[in-house]
Amino acid sequence: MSQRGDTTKHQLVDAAAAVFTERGFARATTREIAERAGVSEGTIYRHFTDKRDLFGAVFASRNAADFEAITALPALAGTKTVRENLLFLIEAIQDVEREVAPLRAAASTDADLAVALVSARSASAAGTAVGPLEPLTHYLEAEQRLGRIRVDVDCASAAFALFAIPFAAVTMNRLARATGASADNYMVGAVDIVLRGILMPD
Amino acid sequence: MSQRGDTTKHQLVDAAAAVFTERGFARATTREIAERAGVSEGTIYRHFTDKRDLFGAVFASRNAADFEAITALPALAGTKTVRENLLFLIEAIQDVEREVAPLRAAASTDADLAVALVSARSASAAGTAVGPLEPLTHYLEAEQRLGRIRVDVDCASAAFALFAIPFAAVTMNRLARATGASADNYMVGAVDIVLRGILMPD
Amino acid sequence: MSQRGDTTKHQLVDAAAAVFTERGFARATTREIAERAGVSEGTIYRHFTDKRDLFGAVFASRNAADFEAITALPALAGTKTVRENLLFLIEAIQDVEREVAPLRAAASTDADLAVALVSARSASAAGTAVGPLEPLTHYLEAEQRLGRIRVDVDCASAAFALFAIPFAAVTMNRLARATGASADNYMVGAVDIVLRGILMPD
Amino acid sequence: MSQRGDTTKHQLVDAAAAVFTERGFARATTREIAERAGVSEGTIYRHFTDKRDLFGAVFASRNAADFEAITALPALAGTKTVRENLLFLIEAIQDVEREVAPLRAAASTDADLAVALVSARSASAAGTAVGPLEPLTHYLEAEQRLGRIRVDVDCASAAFALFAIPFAAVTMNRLARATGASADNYMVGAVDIVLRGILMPD
DNA sequence: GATGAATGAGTATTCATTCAT
DNA sequence: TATGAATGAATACTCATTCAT
Repeated sequence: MSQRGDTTKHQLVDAAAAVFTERGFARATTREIAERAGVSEGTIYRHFTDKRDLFGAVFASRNAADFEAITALPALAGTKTVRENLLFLIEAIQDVEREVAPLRAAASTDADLAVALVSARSASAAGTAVGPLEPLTHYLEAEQRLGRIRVDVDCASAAFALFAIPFAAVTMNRLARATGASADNYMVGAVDIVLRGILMPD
Repeated sequence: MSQRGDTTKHQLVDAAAAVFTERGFARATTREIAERAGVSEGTIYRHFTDKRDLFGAVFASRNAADFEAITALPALAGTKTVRENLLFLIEAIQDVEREVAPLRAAASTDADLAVALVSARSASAAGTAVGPLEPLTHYLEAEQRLGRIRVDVDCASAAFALFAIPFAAVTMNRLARATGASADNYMVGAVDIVLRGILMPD
Repeated sequence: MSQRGDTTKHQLVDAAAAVFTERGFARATTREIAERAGVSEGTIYRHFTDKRDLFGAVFASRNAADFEAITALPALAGTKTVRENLLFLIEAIQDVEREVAPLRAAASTDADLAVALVSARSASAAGTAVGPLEPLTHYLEAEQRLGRIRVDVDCASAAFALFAIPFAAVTMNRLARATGASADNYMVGAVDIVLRGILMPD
Repeated sequence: MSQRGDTTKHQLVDAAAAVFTERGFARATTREIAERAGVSEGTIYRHFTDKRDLFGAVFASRNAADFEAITALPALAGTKTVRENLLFLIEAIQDVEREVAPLRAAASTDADLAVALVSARSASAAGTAVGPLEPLTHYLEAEQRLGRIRVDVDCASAAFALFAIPFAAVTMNRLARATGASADNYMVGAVDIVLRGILMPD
């Protein structure tokens, strides 16, 4: 693929990401995507077989870029404090979710879109939104072996309790645009409560 | 409205709930809704001003029925054990979410739909999906006063940590249809970890 | 027909006349007509076979009432002055036209509506909008025999020239709502010019 | 716009003019217009924002072409005979009216359509159907200055009397399709009567 | 590669008309 | 007679996709 085509493809993916996020899959029009990318509608079909294919490309690109921080986590075991590491992670998950959640919601509209997501997952290194759970579990297990987490803690469950916090926060904040409430105030407090349940007592 | 009209309206709301859940708002067609309700398309517009109005009715009806269990929670303070009460609650939230989450996702497609949701919220006693947080916080505060929860716990944060668990689980399980993973195995474990962080030590 | 039915029918015709005049035939809805008449939609079909039939009834009722003045004209020959009689007539034609023109425009939308009009014409004493021409011609011929109009005047042509004045004025004034111009200022002047062309020289 | 698009637009305007004339605005369907233009329905919306916009284009195109003859009239003052000039003009007005009158009737159906007409008027050089009055008045005044029309004639009223003739004739002939009567026989006679009222006596 | 005009299947909504009550 | 819920055909408009240039 030529340099120019590569750039066009990139512009299309970026434009599409914005439109899918704003409008969802069904209400995103190829016209608006093309306009924002500064190309004609026909050009979309030179780079992607159809709208779903374009969505898959968007989804893969967003996942690929963002999960890096998350997958790198297990290597941090033993450094800094567990609390510092987890708070950093929770931020990272939240960042990813903020981008991916709207796309996931967009996809939930269209059953056939699952196909695009699955192929996107295999294309990206980490996986779907469920992905963070695994590296997080591995990290906790590593800390457990290092003696910084109680031995009687089920690390998979703990990972889930932790992961649920930023996950829920993002969805809640998206709704908050309408309701006015925000979950940000409670996130750190919630993490600390989980920490008290899993850390070695002082 | 006559008996006859009342029944028809009910059938329409039920049919619409199913179609909105399956297809999202944008891809739900009035044709399919009417077909499933066993009436003609035109009949929809005798009972609702437009598709959005119908969606609002669906949303309100689903919320109204289900939030009862959740809002009744604070009264349980002091009865049974805290763990039993919370596990019961977590089930209830999960039940509500299973119905409401797809509708919420459906709504996220259409910015103007927030209007329908807001009016639906004021119509129902309890509130939107963000609603459970408040009664849950009240319950924990009551238990704190009764001495069953540590005094140094921030009940709002604890409520958030608990609420996040079924909330995340439902979304995750919806995706799991495609990925195969399920969050059900970790839910109780996750709740127990939070509990260890907030309960009075034995 | 019972007293009550007669009243209902009347209310329907009056309501329909208003709605047809405001909206034209195609955009007049049976719902609005029924609402204004204070009855249910179904009731319309108890008194008229369909919407066109109702339009025909409206058209006939408006024509019947108003053409009386016009048809009585020939009898005035020899009384007062020709100018007075004609100015009176021109007013009368304008009054009729103001009511009938919108209905005629409404009808021009629907080819099949001609049927309704024709049957309406035979029902009413006078005839359609073209009607005034004949009595006007007869009046002028009578005045001609009486020596108040030149012998070399073709009365049919003169009738047409006179009739055209209020006829055009009404249509022009209807458009004037949008344009702001009014034809009223020129009507009497126009009649006088025609009069100078047909009256016996002093 | 490309050559191809230009042609299509033209075909659409022509087809729409025919359908609007036949059926009026409300009963003209986009389907029929597209069919007659030999394009698909969707194509309409590439060239016009909606049905009203298309109507405006039709109205403007019909007015623009035809008013040329009428606006050129004042320049004829002093040439030929007044009678020849006016008979020529009356023909021209009738030609314009034959095309515009049905569109005007079509528009009277839809209040919002006045907007389209007004913008169409400003687009065309001369103005709406009320337009001919002004150039006609100017012509008569010029002839008056040249001594071919009596000094005591009010030219605006005379213009109105003359204009009313073809104006009424067109509407009458449209109805005549149903009634069988025609106004054509009386037009020249009517003009001559007005002429006798305004010309200098021999 | 890129364009944008054209397509045509699809969708929400309207409305005259029917009919059980 | 009157009602008003139900009908279903009709209609303006949208939008992903194709294809000649």
